[in-house]
Amino acid sequence: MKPSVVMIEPNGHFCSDCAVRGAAVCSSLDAAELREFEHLGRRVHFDGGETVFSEEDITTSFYNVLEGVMRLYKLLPDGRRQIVGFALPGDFLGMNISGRHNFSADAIGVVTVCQFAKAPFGRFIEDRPQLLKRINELAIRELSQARDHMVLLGRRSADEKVATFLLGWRERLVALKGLSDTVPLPMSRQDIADYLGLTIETVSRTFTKLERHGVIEIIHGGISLLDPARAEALAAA
Amino acid sequence: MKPSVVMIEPNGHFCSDCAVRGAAVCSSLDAAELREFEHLGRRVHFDGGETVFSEEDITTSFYNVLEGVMRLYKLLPDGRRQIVGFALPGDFLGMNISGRHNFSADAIGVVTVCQFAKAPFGRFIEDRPQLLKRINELAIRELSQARDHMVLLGRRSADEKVATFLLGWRERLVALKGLSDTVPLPMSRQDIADYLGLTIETVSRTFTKLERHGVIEIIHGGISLLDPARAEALAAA
DNA sequence: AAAGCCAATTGACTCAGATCAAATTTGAGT
DNA sequence: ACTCAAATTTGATCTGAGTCAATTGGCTTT
Repeated sequence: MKPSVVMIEPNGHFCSDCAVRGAAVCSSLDAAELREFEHLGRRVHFDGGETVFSEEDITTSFYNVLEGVMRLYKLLPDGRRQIVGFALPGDFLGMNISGRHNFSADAIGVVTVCQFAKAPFGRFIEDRPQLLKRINELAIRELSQARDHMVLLGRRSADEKVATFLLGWRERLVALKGLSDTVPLPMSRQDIADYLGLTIETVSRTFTKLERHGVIEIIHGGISLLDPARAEALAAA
Repeated sequence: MKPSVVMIEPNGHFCSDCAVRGAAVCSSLDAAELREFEHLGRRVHFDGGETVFSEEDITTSFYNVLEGVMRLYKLLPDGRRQIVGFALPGDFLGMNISGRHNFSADAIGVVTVCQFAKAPFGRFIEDRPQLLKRINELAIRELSQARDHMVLLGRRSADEKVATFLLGWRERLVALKGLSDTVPLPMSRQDIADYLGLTIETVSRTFTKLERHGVIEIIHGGISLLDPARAEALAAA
């Protein structure tokens, strides 16, 4: 949204003490490779609402999310928006065939990424099939998630969509931060609506309904999952 | 659907005279590699309606479509179906992380595939980063298409969905067989509905409406695109 | 603490697309 | 050509989610 004011940490970044080391692309590299890799990426910070890249932009960098949440979305000419995913720490962004990012990415709250210039990264990958394999794995995993989301968008009711989203989001946070029934939702209701192919009003009403039925409690900045079993039942339908 | 009666050509297959050579995964291999590759795959035929693999199946093979059209779909427990894509010659199927196909694949009409057992294919790929790179490209291209389809499913009207589908399908056939305003539609109306997140009735009505407005003509086994420009306008909206 | 602002909720009403129900067309088998 | 089953089209009606319009609630600013 607003002009990107980016702070670049001049040098104080080390893969060895990186939060996502092990989960991200770099998990495929050994200690020696990692030391070389370190020089390719630089940590960059974004504030909430800032756009990291836009769909029509020529791809000049790849990004490894280290911290925070991003919304990934596409816009129709008339302004309708579809959020195609939320990126969390460990996610790798920027791979494409066309030479352009085919979706836009905004920071939701403060975000730190590890940014790689395209050309050097491409050269580095050239003689490291392990890294390519890792990137391929990430792409295939995302493809599978994308297909699941198509099912949700095309064939599920509003109630099912919201329940499925809450469970899926919780699942991702569990994998990242461990189990908790308190589920922070850093994205807005509008973001959730645009992710689920609904309107903001329908999302709000569905949240209220789930709360009335004792499935969730709406808390500040998120929800508390009171009855996971019932939520699962709603999601499966 | 019906039990799979599969005919395996004992030996008469050569990559060098393969229809999709150049477009498919094998385009990344040189002549020598191709000769070795030849022994890994075997051509298998399926009749219309036969299931090539199911979503819950453990993946034991990869498939390279040589001829015909397949529907790729996921089912909800209650039987609702979402078609996540149609596979055409040159498409490569079976890559996944979970060890299972995460969607099912049926032949629509007669289909020929080049089938590779998972383990030997995996071994072959191991020392051929070019092939891995090619597979990665295909995955990334599919991911981009999947995101486009999410936009369609989540944010487009029935009219836009149908117009977008017809143009996109034509585009794929053009790339495969050259330009023509006659667009064969081997899949049923139900397939189209399940691909677009609509009902069969809505698809049928929309076809009729497009014909009334002179945008298309409904012909046997397909449509004729009378007014591509108007179709584009409807699709963009 | 009052004012202003934006996000979220709630309510009333509408409508695009679903559902239910026949026709009608198509195709395969005899 | 004739029969039966399946696919498609068409019509009538219904409804889940959208639209439009206030309110409410939380923050920030003054």
